[in-house]
Order: sequence, then structure tokens, then C-alpha cells
Amino acid sequence: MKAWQEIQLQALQTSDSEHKLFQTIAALGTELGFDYCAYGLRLALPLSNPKIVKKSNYPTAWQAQYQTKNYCAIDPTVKHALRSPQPILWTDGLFASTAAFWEEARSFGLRYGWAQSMRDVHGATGMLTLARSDEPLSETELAAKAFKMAWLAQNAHIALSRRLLPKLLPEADTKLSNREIAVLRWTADGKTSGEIASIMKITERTVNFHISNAATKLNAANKTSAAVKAAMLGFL
Amino acid sequence: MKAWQEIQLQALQTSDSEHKLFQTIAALGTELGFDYCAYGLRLALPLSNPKIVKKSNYPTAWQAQYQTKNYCAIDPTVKHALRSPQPILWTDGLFASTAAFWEEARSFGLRYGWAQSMRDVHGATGMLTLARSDEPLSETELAAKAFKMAWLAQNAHIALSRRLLPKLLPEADTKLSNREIAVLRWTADGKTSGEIASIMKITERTVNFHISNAATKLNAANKTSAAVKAAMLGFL
DNA sequence: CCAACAACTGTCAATATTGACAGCCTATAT
DNA sequence: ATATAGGCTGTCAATATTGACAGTTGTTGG
Repeated sequence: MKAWQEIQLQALQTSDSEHKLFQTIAALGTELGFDYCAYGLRLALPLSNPKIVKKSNYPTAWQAQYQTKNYCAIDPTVKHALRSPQPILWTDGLFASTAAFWEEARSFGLRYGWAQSMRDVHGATGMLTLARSDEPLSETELAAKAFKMAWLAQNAHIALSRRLLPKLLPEADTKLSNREIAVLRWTADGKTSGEIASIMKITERTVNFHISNAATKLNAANKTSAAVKAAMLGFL
Repeated sequence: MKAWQEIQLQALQTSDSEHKLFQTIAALGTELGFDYCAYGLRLALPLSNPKIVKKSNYPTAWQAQYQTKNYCAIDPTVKHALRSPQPILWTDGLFASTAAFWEEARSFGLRYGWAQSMRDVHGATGMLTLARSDEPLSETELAAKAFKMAWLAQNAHIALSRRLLPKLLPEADTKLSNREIAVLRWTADGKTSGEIASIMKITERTVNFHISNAATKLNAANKTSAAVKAAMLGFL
């Protein structure tokens, strides 16, 4: 499978559009024996309504169904992906409580599938799904392809999220000063401004000053939100 | 390389001790041509002094040096691992600003190395390092082994963190009620108790009641800490 | 039926926060 | 030398929070 090595370099290094990048990943999926490929990215923020982006070469009708019926919310593979980076197979057991959804997916040819997710420093979770209509996934096939699938899941996320994140999450490239970071760290650990003041040997007024500057930079309404955002985005 | 498949099953499924598990991972590293193997786990909390656990088969003297001189804080591979899941090679460029550290590592036989990190739902970052004394890592060797290394980094973290996390981070298995989660979500997004009250159509008093219960469960001093902990641990 | 639990509400006082005013000091880059 | 930025401090009033008191309702499971 020489093509892997070649496409690999392309996928990682060229700065293609997201679309081309996804095509490359899908092509690698095809080489692994999967007609269908899907990548989903779920940002960490805002927590009460996280942004989700999907890219796939699924049948258009199914993509539309999935979107309008908000299947994302019930899809057991998504639920698993958000809890664990362990790969998961599409099995009857997995879809036990979502039979209608599972039935419908299969009617579009999405019968045998595999998925793995990955979380990055910014709290974003990426999920790669590989699927096909034809042939069940045997243990031996999985064992043989496990390494490449793991690699592909990783690199799909690294490459795609690098391109998608900046647009979707502008806060991700905020620059916080050292002081702001220090103050937010203590804040996130539950210290009051007064406590932080004595820890850092500065005035309470100054602590609040830094917090408020950080909150402005992070587009946060108050210190709680600022601490959460900074922590989730990996600034602390 | 049939052994891979066999050990793979063992590594994932048997509930060995951490130590045995690490041995297994190190053995897989050896099969990939690396004498040395190290796994580091950095928890997300507490933010102001995150817990770190290390396991390695490095020379004991170097492990001691690394620990006492707190090299963790300056090690450029660690710095990279905390920012990106992309694999990284030990190169002169990488250690440009930490020459003494790099020199010392090499004096212990740690000359050629590779590392990759991975973050999970609980915010913990795991980092796998594979290294050796003898032979430089060529592009072609890396290309040939990339898949297995990616797989190993992933599975080392999945397996080891599953065993290490519960002990190190007791908050990780807190059970929050649905109401508590909802209230914390809004809190983390920067809403005040009053705002959450009108969003959820309950009294401000009730909002504070849920927040305070959640804070107790999470061992948090106040709502900011509760929101950060819940968010970092993936409860929201 | 009863226990246990989640959800919900009330009041009051002590603390903490935010927001808006205004200004000083130091290091770095132009 | 001057602009710029980070770090630092002050006061005051309006809001928000926390903590400690005491209680109702509805559901679930033994």
C-alpha cells in the first residue's frame, strides 16, 4: 500500500482547502475498504450549545435527514465518541435503544461501520467514521487495519481541526498575558480575588483588573465564564 | 509481526496492574526498535498545580535527575505534547534553547526519540515517548512505523489512563443530576443566577441551590471552580 | 407505606463581584 | 525620545454570591 505514504504527506503538509483535505481523507478510507467516510467536529464552546461541523460523503438524502431530525443528539456512536477515544463498531447492541435511527441509516446503505474520536487541547472533539454497505467487518479485518485506522483518525483530526478551528472559535487565538493567566488559574481553582491578592502579593484591585482584562479578551461576560473558557481552550 | 496482534489484545482487555500494563507497552516499543519507553500523564486539575505521573524504563539515574531538577517544566517535548497531538521527533532544533538538558539526556543514552500525546475527555494529557541510543531515526523508518506508533500512543493512553485516573482524580466519577448539569452549563457560559432563573423558569434561589449542591459534590470552593471542574471533566 | 432523593422555594446578613471613574511605573520597540 | 503594553493601584456604588436558617412537592424503589 504505497499510496498511503504518498497521500499521507500531502494530507499533512499541503495547505489545501478543507474540502480537498476531506477528499484526501475519504480516499484513504476508500483504500482501507470503506465507501463512506464522515468527519464531525464538536467544539467545546459554548457549553450550552456547542458548535458542530460535519463533513461526509454519505448519500445526500441521509445527510439531510440526519441534520433536520437532529440525529446527532441521539446517535449512539456520537455519544460514545464524546465519552471515549476508543474505537467503536456499529453493532446491533450499540443501536439497541435507537432502532428506528439505525434502521433508517441502513436503508441508505450505511450498514457496517467503525468510528473513533479524538479530543485536542482546545477541547474540540473530532470523530472519524468509516462505513460501507457491502461486507461485515470481521475481527481479522479490523485487527489487520487497526493501525492505519488509528493513524487516519488522528491525522484527520489534526489536519481538519487546524483548518476549521480558527474560523469557528475565534477565542482560540487570544493572547493572554502571564499575569492574566496566573490570576485566571487561581480563579479557576476557586480562589476569591482577595485570596489571590495575598497569594500573588498584589492588591485585590489589581487581581480584579487582570481578571476583567482577560474576560474582555476572551469575550466572556464574567470571571466564571473567563475561567472556563481559558481552561477549556488550554490557556491555563 | 504477529506478536503485535496478540499483545494488543492483552494490553487492552486484561485488567493487569499499571506496572504490567506499562511493561506490555514497553515491549511493543521494543518490537518497534526502541529500547526506551516512557509514559507521562498530566491531569487537568488542579490548574495551579496539575498532578503528573511518570512511568518509564529510562536509566534510573536519569529518572531521578529529571525528577529532582524538575525537567518536566522545561522539556520541550513535554511543552509540545501539551499543545499538540502531533508526533514530534527529537531534533537539535527542538532542544535549541535547552542545550544543557538535551546534553544531559544524551549522556544517559537517550539520543534518538519520538513522542506523541493525546488528550481525553477528562482533560488529562497522556504522552508516549519512544527512544533509543543506537541509531538515528530516518524518514523512511518513521514512515514505515508511523501507523503502529500512532496506534500505540493511543492505546497506551487509553489503557493506562483508565487505570491511573480514578485514583488520581476522585472527582472524575462524581454523579451530577440533570438539573445540576444544566445550571452549571449556563453558569459556565457566563450567565448570572438571575439570568439562569429566567432561562430555566425557576427561582434564583433554586439556581443557587443547585449550584451549591454541585459545588459540594465536585469539592469546589465556589461556583467558578465548580463550573471549571465540571467543564474540564467533561460533565457539561 | 415509607425512605430517599431530586427538585423546588423562602428570608436575611455577610462577602464578593463588577463597572466606571482616573492615574503611576517600567520595559520594550520604533 | 516616544509610543505601546503590561503591570499596578485607588475609590465608590450597584449587583451578585454565599451560607445558614427552614420547609414543600413529586417520583422511585424497597
